[in-house]
This record gives sequence, C-alpha cells and structure tokens, in this order.
Amino acid sequence: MPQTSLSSALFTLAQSYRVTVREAINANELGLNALHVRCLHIIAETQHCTANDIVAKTGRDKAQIARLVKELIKLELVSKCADENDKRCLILSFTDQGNALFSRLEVAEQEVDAKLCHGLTDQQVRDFIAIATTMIENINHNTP
Amino acid sequence: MPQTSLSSALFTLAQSYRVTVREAINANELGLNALHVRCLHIIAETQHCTANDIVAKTGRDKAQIARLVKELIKLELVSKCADENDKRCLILSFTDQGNALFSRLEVAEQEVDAKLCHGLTDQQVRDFIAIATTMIENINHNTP
DNA sequence: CCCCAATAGTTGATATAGTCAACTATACGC
DNA sequence: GCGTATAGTTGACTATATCAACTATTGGGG
Repeated sequence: MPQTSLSSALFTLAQSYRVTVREAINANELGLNALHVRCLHIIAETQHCTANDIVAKTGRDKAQIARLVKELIKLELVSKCADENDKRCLILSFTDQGNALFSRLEVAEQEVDAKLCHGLTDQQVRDFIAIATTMIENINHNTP
Repeated sequence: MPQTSLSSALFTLAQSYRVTVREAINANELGLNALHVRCLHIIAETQHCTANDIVAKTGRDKAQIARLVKELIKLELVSKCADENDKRCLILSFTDQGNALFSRLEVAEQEVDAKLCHGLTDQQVRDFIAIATTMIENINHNTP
C-alpha cells in the first residue's frame, strides 16, 4: 500500500526500521536492541563519553540511559570509570569484548542499510539524510 | 549535533516526530497518541474500514489495534457495527464527535507538518516521502 | 572555610507500547 | 453438517519510556 502523507511515511518507516534492526540483531545473537546500538555508536564516536553525552545526543530520558548503560556494563561490553577531575562524571569506554562486538555490529548495520537503500542512488540517500536532518533541526530548534 | 548516518537520522527523526506529535496533541487536549491518530486517518480514508484494514495498513499487532479501537469507541469518536454480509467484520465509522475532532486534528497535523518542512521545498518533501516509501518497500518485501 | 545552587548519575514507581498465544464467533467450501 | 479459514477479543507478558525523588560531587559566593 502506498504511503502518501509525510506522517504516515515517517511512522511506518520508523516502525519497520525498528523491527528490521531488531531482527538483524537477534539474528546475530547479540542480545541488544536498537537503542543499545545507538549508545554503542555514541560511545565509539565520542571521546571521553559520559552518560550525559548519550542523553544529549539521543534526547532520551536520563533514567532510560542509565539503565541501558547498566545493561551494557553487565554484558561486559562497556566499562565506566570516574573522571579524575570531576568524580561525578563516569566515563564510558569499550571493553575488549565491546570492541569486538562493535565491529560485528557495524557489519550487521551495513547489511540493514544496504537492504534499506536497495534501488536508491547514493545521491538519493544523501538527500534523504540531509532532509531528515533539516526536519530534526526544525523540530528541535523552532519550539516557540 | 549533525546526523551523519542513515540509521541515526532515522532514529532521531522518528523519536522527535513522536514527541512533537504528542505535544501538539496534548496541547490540543485531545487525549490521543500518534497511533490513535493514524487509526483515525485510516478510518477516514478507508470506506468500509475494519480493524483488519488497520492492522494491514499499520503493520501493527492485531491485539494492539483491537485495544486501540476499543479506546476510540470508549471515547465515542468511533462506532462499530457488524457488516450485514459478514458478521465477523465490524465496520468502523466516525461518530459526529469523531468527525468534529478529526477536523481539528487535521489542522493540528498541518501545523506539525509545516513546522517539520520549514525551509524545504515541496519537491524536497515529495522526494523525501518517495524515498521513505521505497525504503519501506525494501524492508517489507525483500525479506529472504 | 562552609553553605548552596547546579550538575551527573541512580533508583523506584508507574505508564505506555508492543508481542504472543489462546480463545470465540462467523463464514465458506465441500 | 464438518473442517478450515478469517475477524476480532482477551490475558499474560515483555519492552520502552517517563517522572520524581534521591545521592554524590562540584564550583562559586559570602
């Protein structure tokens, strides 16, 4: 069935994406969900990453992030250690296991992305991301 | 912060969208969530709409839809009545209240959409929807 | 130096959303 | 009529998300 409106396209896509990522991830027996994956990405790309950084970048509730991080630590993918200068800050970093898993994860993600972008040109994908980014900014900034 | 990858753009957008719709809807004191809204749209645009139609169009679990519809009925926005030819099918239609609310809803949605699309051309929005639709098809169909 | 507002993180309680499986009632082919 | 498929409902459960209260630390005035 064709999607006509912006809202239904977005909504359907988000739902489908969530399901697909979950399948891909379950298939890879990693035992993680899409938000775990986002956290891992953020930890990977943020030097000196704290829970608060994740909250800021995801826009999620800090309680949710706290529990998520706790799970990652219990899975021994991530470890935390207090910042020397500010002991309130707990810096998150990958364990060896975490690094290994993250590599596998990147492969799995590329597969999902490839599937998602099947039949689309690179330019279309770039445009899509650019427009999505604009929309995100529109939502976040113009909130009068 | 800039969104670079497809997955994070999608994920962030879906999240932001959900929050914004919820705000818009709460602000309008309608007491409905985004899925309620989708259901109302589907009921509006589908002649002879059944719960099953909603399941098909949303891809959600039928249990979830059953409960959602029950809520809409309790709110007296929608009524259901058995099909004469097939009494298993319960056809959903708006009550007068439902019609009135749906009109208000359309206005609220247009505002969200307008905000979302601020600074984008009509062509960009059309392209965006088209690409999103392709992605949805990619996910749903090529599932080998 | 000590108090205090601000910040980082944790936790409990609760709400919302999504999933699975079993069940009822009707319909249709044979 | 009988089995089977279909529409919808329900219960039990899991996962996600949110709110508010709490601890521990920090840095800045007085």
